[in-house]
Amino acid sequence: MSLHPVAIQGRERESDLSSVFSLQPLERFAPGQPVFWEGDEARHIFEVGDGMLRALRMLADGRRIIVGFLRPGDLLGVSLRERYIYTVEAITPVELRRFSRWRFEDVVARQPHLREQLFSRLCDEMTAAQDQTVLLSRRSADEKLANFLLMMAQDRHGDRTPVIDLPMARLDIADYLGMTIETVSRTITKLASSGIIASPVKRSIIVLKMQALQSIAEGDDNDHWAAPVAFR
Amino acid sequence: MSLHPVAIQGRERESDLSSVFSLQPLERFAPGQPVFWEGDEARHIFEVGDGMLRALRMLADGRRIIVGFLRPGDLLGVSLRERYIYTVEAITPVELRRFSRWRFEDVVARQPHLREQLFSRLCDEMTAAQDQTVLLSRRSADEKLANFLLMMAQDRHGDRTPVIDLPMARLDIADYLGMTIETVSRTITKLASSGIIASPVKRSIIVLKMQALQSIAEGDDNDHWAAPVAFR
DNA sequence: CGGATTCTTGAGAGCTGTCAATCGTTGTGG
DNA sequence: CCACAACGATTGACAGCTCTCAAGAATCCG
Repeated sequence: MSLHPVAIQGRERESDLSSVFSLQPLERFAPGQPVFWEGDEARHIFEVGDGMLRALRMLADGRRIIVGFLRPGDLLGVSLRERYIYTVEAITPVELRRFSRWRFEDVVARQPHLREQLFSRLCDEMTAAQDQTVLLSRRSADEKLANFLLMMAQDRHGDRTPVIDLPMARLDIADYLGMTIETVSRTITKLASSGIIASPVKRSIIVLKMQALQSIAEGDDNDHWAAPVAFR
Repeated sequence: MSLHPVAIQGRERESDLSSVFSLQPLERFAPGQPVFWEGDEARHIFEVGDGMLRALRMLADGRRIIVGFLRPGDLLGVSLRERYIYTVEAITPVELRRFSRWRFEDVVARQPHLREQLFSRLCDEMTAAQDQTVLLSRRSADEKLANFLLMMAQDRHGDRTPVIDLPMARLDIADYLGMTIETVSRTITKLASSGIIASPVKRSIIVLKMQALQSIAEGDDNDHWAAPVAFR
């Protein structure tokens, strides 16, 4: 007579979603390499161990829309349907663990707390999708980019670091924000020459004036641009 | 020894998510009336019985972003979190059925097929959110509006009627597509004077050339605008 | 080192936003 | 029933932002 299923279920018991994947072999993907394609039969779920990936959809005429960037701890293919609804490609070298979808569903179905976690993940993904909608809607290039930088500045605990890792190309940022690479480039230059950010190293950015960046992100198109490039 | 839980669970058994709501009293909302606000504690789930509603989020500076329109059969508040992530307001007179969230979760937890349905609904909502992202991203006013009309032309079985009911105001359309009411108005006028659509009655539109509308929706900025207003 | 790729910068055009006036509908009160 | 106010929709003129096209700079990689 056990009140604690953990005691009798043995290996069935998993403390959280991540541990479901923990025994799976590590798979490596090189930059640019696809993990799966939009429209593929959704046979597997993946957990990102290391690296960064992009999720994207293509329009008929070839326009590319990036619907999200994936980081360690994120799950790929959670929105379980017959087929994947977007393509996922590695940006940096990536390490993934794979789990077959039917086994995953089986494991999750047996364990209420895993169901809850999965449900919660799906809600997160929903919220993220909606946040991107809000980000794209009626906002200037300045606002979009500021919001993007703030988003990338968040580590996985939600804390904000001033040092931002930007492994993706300008084209990825552009296709995520719904603008052109030229405008992305110009906007970054503008932020840098205003002293709000600095980019000492390629593919990395440091936020010098977080407050100003937040103001821009929220659409306060007032000052903040006031040049701290003084004495020149 | 029953292989058919339905036989022994009695009233616990529900054939689908809708039937969970079917015994709840009908609540009516007048146009403009809010059902709940973004940030409210998420105490209830709703099913739309009749009418149309808008789901919206507000930015700090007052800009309004409509993240979706809701029609009969849709559920409100499926993305169960502590608090509602958007405000929902009636556009037309609306009839809803309400279910308390904790009872809903209880009922759903007991019945695997309801869990599946709920999960599926959430996936749908996720997909819809992402579709809106795609809709907003790097597309012209013409494309956006054509896509919007095609979306509203879909009935609940996914079939396409040429007669489109548009109970929402221009401002709602504009805030959904990320444009201004002026541009929405101009674009509709342009479509009408090209003979692609007609608007015999206020708040209703008829698609005269579905093929042309689809071409515009996909970004074929070629012809299609060629005036069939011939003989003038 | 040289070619390829990515990023930056510039000039000009086009689309959409802004501001403003007019039109049409709805609803209210005399 | 009509006049008028209030509101939403349409249309116009103009400006500004972002896109397009193009060239040059920087970086990557063999």
